[in-house]
Amino acid sequence: MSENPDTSGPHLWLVWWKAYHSIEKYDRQSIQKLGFATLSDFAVLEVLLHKGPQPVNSIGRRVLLTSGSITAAVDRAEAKGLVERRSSPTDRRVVEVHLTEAGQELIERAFSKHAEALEEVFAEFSSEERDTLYRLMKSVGKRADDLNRA
Amino acid sequence: MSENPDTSGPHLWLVWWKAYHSIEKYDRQSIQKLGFATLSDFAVLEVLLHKGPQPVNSIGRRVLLTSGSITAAVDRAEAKGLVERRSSPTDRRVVEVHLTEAGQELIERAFSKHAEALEEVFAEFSSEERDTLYRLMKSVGKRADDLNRA
DNA sequence: TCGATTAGTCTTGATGTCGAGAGAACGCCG
DNA sequence: CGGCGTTCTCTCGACATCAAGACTAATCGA
Repeated sequence: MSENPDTSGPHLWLVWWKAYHSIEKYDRQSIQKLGFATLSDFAVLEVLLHKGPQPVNSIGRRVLLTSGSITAAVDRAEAKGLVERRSSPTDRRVVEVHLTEAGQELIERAFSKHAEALEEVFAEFSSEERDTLYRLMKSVGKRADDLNRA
Repeated sequence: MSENPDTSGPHLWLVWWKAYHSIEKYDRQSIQKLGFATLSDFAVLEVLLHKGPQPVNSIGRRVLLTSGSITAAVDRAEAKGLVERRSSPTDRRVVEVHLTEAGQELIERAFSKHAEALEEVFAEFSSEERDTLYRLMKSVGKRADDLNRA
């Protein structure tokens, strides 16, 4: 048993990747139990809940989906009566996506349950550990963004 | 400016998710520069390089793809002459996927370049920080796996 | 004011992956 | 030795996403 694990770039990324997928699986299951077919459908509603009515592209940037995908997701949500499209009063090119009352109610309840589930994942960590993890991940994320821009 | 960031479960997961996608984008670009169409194609060859010849399902478990996806990826690699299928001598159900010499040479060179690229992402971290990040991520991953099994 | 550029949305076609199921082979147990 | 559940691969249909292009509207410069 070596005390020092392999912390090379590729291996750190592997661990990151593996844990990510484990959490994501848990995440997806939690969301499906709440009645959503796909992660994107939940994500769109959540953005609308926390950030207010948004144009299509703006939602897409936040959840890392293209406008085409958002169009489809909004179509699905609209078919269920959870959101509605309203053309912006100030810019007629943009379509603002609004939560309906039903949608608002649904996503509020779902998000709170989902938040509890996610809390479970990190439940064993002290607040120091949370802070450290947060700081390190944030830093790596920024670094990767910089590299992507370069 | 608060000194303590929001380290709730949902927010930690959000940071994890965002940084993951930043790295993944960088990862994908690096791999595409090396001439691979998709991440899966690279991943399959990499598994074969580091773990030796493998049956289809075994590859799939390692890279988190279903057997159907691996079949397709192996088809692509086989068409390029990078791998070949050999039926197992001991179990006639299984098809062992082997690297060809061309494939071996290609993935060795590609992996080493790719490893350098990934090293860049974590280049700013001290070895203590690497260890910490490694330990925390590993722990969360295990926790999520446990929750998935439960 | 007019023309060109930019921004925003939607449509369409392609693609990689998944999920379920079929078919073959294995191995255990009675 | 014979049956039965299991394991393995592949096929096929469905699907969410993406990428590129079309179309409309706004903006900015001349």
